Amino acid sequence: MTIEQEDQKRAEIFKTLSDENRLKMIRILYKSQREMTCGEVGNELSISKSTVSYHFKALRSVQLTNTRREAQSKFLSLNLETFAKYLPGFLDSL
Amino acid sequence: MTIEQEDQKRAEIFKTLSDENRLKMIRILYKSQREMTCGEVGNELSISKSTVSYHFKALRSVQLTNTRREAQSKFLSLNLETFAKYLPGFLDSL
DNA sequence: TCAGTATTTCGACAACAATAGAACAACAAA
DNA sequence: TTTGTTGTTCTATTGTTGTCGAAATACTGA
Repeated sequence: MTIEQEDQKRAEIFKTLSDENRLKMIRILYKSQREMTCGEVGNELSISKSTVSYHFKALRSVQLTNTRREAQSKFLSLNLETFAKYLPGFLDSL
Repeated sequence: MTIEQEDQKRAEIFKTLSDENRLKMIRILYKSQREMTCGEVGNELSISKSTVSYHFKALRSVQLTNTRREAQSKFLSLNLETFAKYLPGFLDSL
């Protein structure tokens, strides 16, 4: 991976983290120490479900979260490898 | 500082870091291990000087850099405290 | 198969961000 | 005082982002 590509990836990750609602989602997931459904996380934020889905897609697309389907629900969890690689120490600072 | 305010600050810093040109500026400053003038840093990027100035203002406004005037020039340096507080380990990952 | 629940996609819109060029301000050195 | 250098501000333009509601999709369970 060239430096250019690394910077592009880094910039994407920072962009994804530059929204307060997405930061809140990450904190909720981190503090809960378990998988949570989209609905569960969304209920703690005062935004519409389509907006929640939009943010989840953003987090997923830069590998900050993992998704696992079970029945109608989708379970979310943090992708700790990505945090470790690009943001060492960040989660603990939350 | 409330969690709300902390998140706002964090989001601002991440937004500032979510631009490839600003990431390059930070890397240039970090690798050089010294103060550099705006022009010096700007010369390494293929953007206009007004855009460079715009980015410098952005970095300054979230305390990621310090500025020191000397004659016509302004010297830039990284504000290591801010990096340490919000992005421990980030600079070394560059 | 049908009704119900969970999530995503679409279409629209307002707000914001990155960019360049021109004009401007601050200072230095002839 | 004039000229040159360095950096900032202004104006305009173009592209991107976050948001919602409505419609669509995916799946479950009766």
